[in-house]
Amino acid sequence: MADPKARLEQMLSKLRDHKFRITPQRLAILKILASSDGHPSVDTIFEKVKRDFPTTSLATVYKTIALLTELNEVLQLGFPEGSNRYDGNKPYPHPHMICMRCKKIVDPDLIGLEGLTDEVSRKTGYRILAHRLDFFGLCPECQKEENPQ
Amino acid sequence: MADPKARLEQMLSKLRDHKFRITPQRLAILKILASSDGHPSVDTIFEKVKRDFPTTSLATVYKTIALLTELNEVLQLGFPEGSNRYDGNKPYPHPHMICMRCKKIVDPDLIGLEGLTDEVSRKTGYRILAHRLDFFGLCPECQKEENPQ
DNA sequence: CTTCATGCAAAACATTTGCAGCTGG
DNA sequence: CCAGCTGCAAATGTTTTGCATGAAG
Repeated sequence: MADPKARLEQMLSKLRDHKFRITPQRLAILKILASSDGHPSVDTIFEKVKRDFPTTSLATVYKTIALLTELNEVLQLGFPEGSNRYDGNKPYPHPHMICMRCKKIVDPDLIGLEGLTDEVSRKTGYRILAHRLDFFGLCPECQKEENPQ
Repeated sequence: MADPKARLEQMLSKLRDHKFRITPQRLAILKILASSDGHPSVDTIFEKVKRDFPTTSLATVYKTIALLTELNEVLQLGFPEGSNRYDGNKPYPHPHMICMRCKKIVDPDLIGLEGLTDEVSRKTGYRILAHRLDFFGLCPECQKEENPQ
């Protein structure tokens, strides 16, 4: 994970640059996004914010995340079976490894992805602006659980 | 697109093998999925089914698609901003090119994706069972529209 | 002060479910 | 026949929205 303090400062600057207000609720949400590793869901964020700032409403969490996504400071990961997850550390496209059993999401370092983007652009004539790459499988821990003996 | 008749027969066999009934509604839905190129949404499918079989309900469309997804005869593509899209022709993971302007989805032929899967598996220790790769951008037609002069 | 953000409750969606009645095999 | 399917309507779960109140700058 990148340095959480630096990420937080980055996000705050972006808000200030665009003349958005820094409210205590927003600050609490930014802190969580800047320092969370696990691609949290809105609910996870909501629960954590309430510890810092108990009166925060779900709607505010949604609004803040939408704002940050708009400003390219948060990456939104949607899934068909349930709620979105958010990445406040690397707000740009990158691959994910998703464990189908424990739902853990980690970021692998992958070379060779850029080559793919070039290839697809060349072959289809599309101008590529973003991508999404997810691998679904079983993490090492869950592989042991699946085959105990 | 693969031969729609062959795809339809394949889907029907799968249903028969698992002792599911072939109802007129299911048949109509299967036909649409087997012969559609454009990764239709449930609503698109629903509208088309109603032309063949006007009394069909949305719930039945959903149930049938869920069944086919379960049987690995349809690939479900979820998106954060709106409804899912479905691919009845290639019911296995493959990359998509999605035009952000006209929403068209095409399937590029891509070499070098398998290498990526091996790489990520080796580096993370995950056992990879599926993946999802989408490229977002502008198709050649929409690039012209965006920059008219 | 003024404008923007918050918090609540209601609305908006896509999707799922419960169930009575229908029908494919 | 009768287990499984359909169609309806109601429920679900997530996200968005309208609006009165409150607070940041």
